[in-house]
Amino acid sequence: MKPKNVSIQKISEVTGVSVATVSRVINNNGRFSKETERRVKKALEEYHYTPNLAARGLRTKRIPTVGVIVPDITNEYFARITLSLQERLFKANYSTIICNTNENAEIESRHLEMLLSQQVSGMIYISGTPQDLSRLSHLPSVFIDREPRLPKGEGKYLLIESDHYQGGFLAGQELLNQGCREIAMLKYRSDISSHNSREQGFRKALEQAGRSADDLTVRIVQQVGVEEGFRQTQALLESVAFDGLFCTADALAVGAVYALKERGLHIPEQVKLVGYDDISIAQYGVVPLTSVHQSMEGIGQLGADALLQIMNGEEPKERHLLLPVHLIRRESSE
Amino acid sequence: MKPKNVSIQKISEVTGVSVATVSRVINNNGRFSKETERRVKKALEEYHYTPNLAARGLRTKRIPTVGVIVPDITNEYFARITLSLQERLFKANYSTIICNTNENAEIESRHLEMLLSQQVSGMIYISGTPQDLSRLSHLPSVFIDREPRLPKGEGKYLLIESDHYQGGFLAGQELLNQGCREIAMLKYRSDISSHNSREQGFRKALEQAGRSADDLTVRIVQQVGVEEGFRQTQALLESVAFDGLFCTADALAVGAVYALKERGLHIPEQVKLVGYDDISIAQYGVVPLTSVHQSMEGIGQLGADALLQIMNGEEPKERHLLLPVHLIRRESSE
DNA sequence: ATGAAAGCGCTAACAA
DNA sequence: TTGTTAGCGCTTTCAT
Repeated sequence: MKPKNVSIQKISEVTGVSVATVSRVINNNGRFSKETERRVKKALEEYHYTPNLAARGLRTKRIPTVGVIVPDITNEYFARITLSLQERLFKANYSTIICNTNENAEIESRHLEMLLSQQVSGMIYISGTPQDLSRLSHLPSVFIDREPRLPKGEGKYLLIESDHYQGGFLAGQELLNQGCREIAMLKYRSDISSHNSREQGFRKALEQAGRSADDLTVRIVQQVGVEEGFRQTQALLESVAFDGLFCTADALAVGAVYALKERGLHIPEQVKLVGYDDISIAQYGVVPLTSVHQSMEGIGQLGADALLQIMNGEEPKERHLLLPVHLIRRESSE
Repeated sequence: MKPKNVSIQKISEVTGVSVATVSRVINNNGRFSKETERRVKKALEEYHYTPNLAARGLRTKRIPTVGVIVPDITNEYFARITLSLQERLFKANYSTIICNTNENAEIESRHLEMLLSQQVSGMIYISGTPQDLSRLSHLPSVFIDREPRLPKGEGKYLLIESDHYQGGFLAGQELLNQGCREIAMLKYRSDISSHNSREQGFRKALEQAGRSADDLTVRIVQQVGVEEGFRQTQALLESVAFDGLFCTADALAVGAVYALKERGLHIPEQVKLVGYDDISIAQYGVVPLTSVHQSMEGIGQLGADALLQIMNGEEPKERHLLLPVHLIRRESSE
């Protein structure tokens, strides 16, 4: 039933040349006559030859596949980075195995195991769960958003992230410029460097404006999602009054909008709101959201390029890339 | 530098048993003494043995990997189906190679080539570009949303889709029930069965209500996106007047909202709007959208289960699954 | 219960 | 320019 795949062997038979020569033609290395080349190529075509990457990989210890670990492909931010990565890598003839961890360390670990078993030749970690990654210390790796825990100095890896500190700073400035007095913040988890930096930058802005650090109420949330943003903003409203709110992710800000509305608070008249990421919901949501824009495509491209570079054995110029961000001002803050 | 992966060979050496036995222990087949088992397992652990799937696959002609072809992972509808698929398959110990085609037949073709080279043991096509797929006629495959073009009767494949006809019908009923007189429609491409069925169902509803089929203005759009929906609705407004609009995708409907607003038309008082898919933008957008809800998780799970079944050589009970849909009524139509 | 050995499809010496 | 051959890591007869 299943017409077994034609192998190099078969091609060798029908053309009368050795498998080695066939291989040479396929890989276009070594030398061979125009005539053989023609014959072999014709047979390749005719018999629908498809190289067996497993076999090739076994031999060369290199398969043109990279693994991508991502917490939530359903989140537009990650989806767009991932897409951009995959497009770039595909152009360089690499396949991409995308693994969704749902922020779960055990799942992540199993995914990693699998990728290692597949002998992938590189890895991209998009904001992976902080954990010991020594297992991949010898694999070309690119980390996005979060610093890995790797044995010092070991491994060829690289960190790419937006300038979250600056992003937080811009968000802070905006709320202050718009005249907010009492400021609160919804922040995703406390163990994630990107969100921490946003907080730091935000605080810096307050500080520069002469506000005391104690004045800022920060509420930590454990999930990024509209529902969560809604609930946590409700909780925030119970405990403090504020006229400015910074959410470290847009989805949270959207939830906040509903909580504020429910409370009868007008945006931006009574409360001004700034989100982060500038995904489409920020633009098209109930209240157009002021947000810190990150270039997801930029991150993806840089990430892919960097990985290709280290997989090629080149030394990357920079071990740590920081991409600029900017604030998009919309209705929610002005 | 790169600590070469320990192989079964290495384990054989350090334990003093043959590679065959090590293999047996790993795969827990054949017989071996408790004692050897213990020794081998200990060594496996100690040396961080990671099986080489390429080698195994070469031998067994089966690798635990499936390919997924998807047009746009950035679209929440596809992202959620894909995620659900990947979770289910992962539980069954399969990895997933996700390939984004951007609705481009050539890219799709290259992806397919790659997946075939990788010797994947199954394929999932989410709404792939209509094209000749005979190359994978012998590979266990599941198609979602669109009927493949395969040589008749050949291949073990299966089609899973929502009941788009019914969805279109519900949308039509809703607009009629809400009293719309002049109805228009924005439809994604004319060569895609799922969107065609939506139109058919929609027309059926109009017909049942005694409307003439000629009364419906349908505008075809070539892309799903807010921008596109905006532009095409503008164009629609130029040519006809309507008080009811059905968009075959939510993103288009969101665009429509802006075009209508710009024109000074109120939703739902002057124009009622129904979208399709019920993705989160429908819920959280400027105007909460009435939309036809599809169970993306359901599709994903059924798809994964079906594929696992055929990969196991079982005959699926049904070759064509039709999932129920329902209408979620929100502000845009009432 | 265990070992020896063949072979999956391919590439890379090494020969010719 | 081309062929022969070893071997990548693994599973699977076939012996023992």
